[in-house]
Amino acid sequence: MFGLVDCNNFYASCERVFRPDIRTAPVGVLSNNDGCLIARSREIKDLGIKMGVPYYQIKEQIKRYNIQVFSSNYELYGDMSNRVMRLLRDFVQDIEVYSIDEAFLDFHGYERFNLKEYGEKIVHTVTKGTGIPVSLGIAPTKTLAKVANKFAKKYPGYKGCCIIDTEEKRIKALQKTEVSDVWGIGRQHTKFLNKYNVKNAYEFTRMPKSWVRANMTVVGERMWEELNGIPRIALDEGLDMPKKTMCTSRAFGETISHIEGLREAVSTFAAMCAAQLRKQGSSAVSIMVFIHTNNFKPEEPQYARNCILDLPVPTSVTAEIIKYANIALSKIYRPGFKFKKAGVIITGICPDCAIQQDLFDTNLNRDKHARIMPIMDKLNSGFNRNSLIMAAQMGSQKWKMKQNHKSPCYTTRVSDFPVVKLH
DNA sequence: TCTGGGGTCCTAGGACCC
DNA sequence: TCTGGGGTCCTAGGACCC
Repeated sequence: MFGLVDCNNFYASCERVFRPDIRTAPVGVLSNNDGCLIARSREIKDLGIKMGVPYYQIKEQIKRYNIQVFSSNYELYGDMSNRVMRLLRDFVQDIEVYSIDEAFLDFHGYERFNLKEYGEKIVHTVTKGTGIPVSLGIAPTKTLAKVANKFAKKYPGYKGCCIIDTEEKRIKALQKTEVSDVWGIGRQHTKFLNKYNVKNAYEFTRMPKSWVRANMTVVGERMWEELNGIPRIALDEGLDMPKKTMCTSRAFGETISHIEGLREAVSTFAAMCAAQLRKQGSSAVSIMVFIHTNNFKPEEPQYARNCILDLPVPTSVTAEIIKYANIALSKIYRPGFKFKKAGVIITGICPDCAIQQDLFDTNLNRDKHARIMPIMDKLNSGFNRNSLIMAAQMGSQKWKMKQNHKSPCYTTRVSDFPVVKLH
């Protein structure tokens, strides 16, 4: 059996942990730049306010219902996530951290356990130990565990833990699950399936396997089998799985027209990618830079380009990656536009141990720089993020995000923790 | 005024190998 | 006259996930 633990309204719940005063108030969290609503507490969902709506469109409701809004604080959410995962590891040996707020548990070998009881204990312990309410779904496959989790969340009667362990329960659950709610079925497949009158997950499992395979590739076939109770997706503990691509991009707080401002942003994104590369012991083989204007304003002149460069020799040296990112930027920059967003994508990555050297390499300083990097990373670790940056990253900082409602990093920055006055 | 960010997997087709 | 069979690697684009 597999378990899926999912934190309820994760970001909103994180904001509540250190704010008992808003525990029963509607709480919402905004995307970067305070753009869209990306997390909602139960109360907001009940008001019918949709996921992903632009902030400015709901300002009136925020006032009317006294909704507490926060800018996203990923440092806080990341740390709270670690706490949840750590507690889960006390209950099962094999866990797959699937996302910031989800983890799969492997109950292989727990046949003698009463999994329903054990599951309730997990839910209770994590909720109590972190302040983050969680739900658990248990079933013979990961896809079914996802289904079970939705029921655990929806119906309080399950006490946070729903288990699909009989054929009757499986069929009933699938009949009550819309096909669009199945893990792996997105908008396109939903549209396609609805065309053939496949509305719920059970109907999907009754379609011929060959038809699914022919129309939805092996991915669809895998989901079909998983829903039919045949495990096809193994637990992935994600040990030492280096990333195959990385991206750092942001929409700017203010639009930028001059290349200097873009250089500053692109250099910062490049430096962030470089640090990430070093963290996983990899180097960039090729790099892409993109810039574009605000496509939500079609009345303004639009411009969007990207440029991919192959590096002469793969590297993770910040200065070098910044250099090539800026070369790419110069190739695509055009004056006369108001740029709203830029990004750096490392499109090709290779492990440091497999770098192909260049006989005619002109950068004779790479080794020297490479020795500096660990020192820079060390200085920037822990509480000292950004204590040492490249000069190219400095300037007007016009690109910096709007974050007007950010909460303190309660658990990771001493200086952020509010002083409690005792009377 | 105002609209997020970061990933993975699969397929088809081209180029190439022996 | 006539021209095989079996592979790999790479990339762009699509679909999906949180």
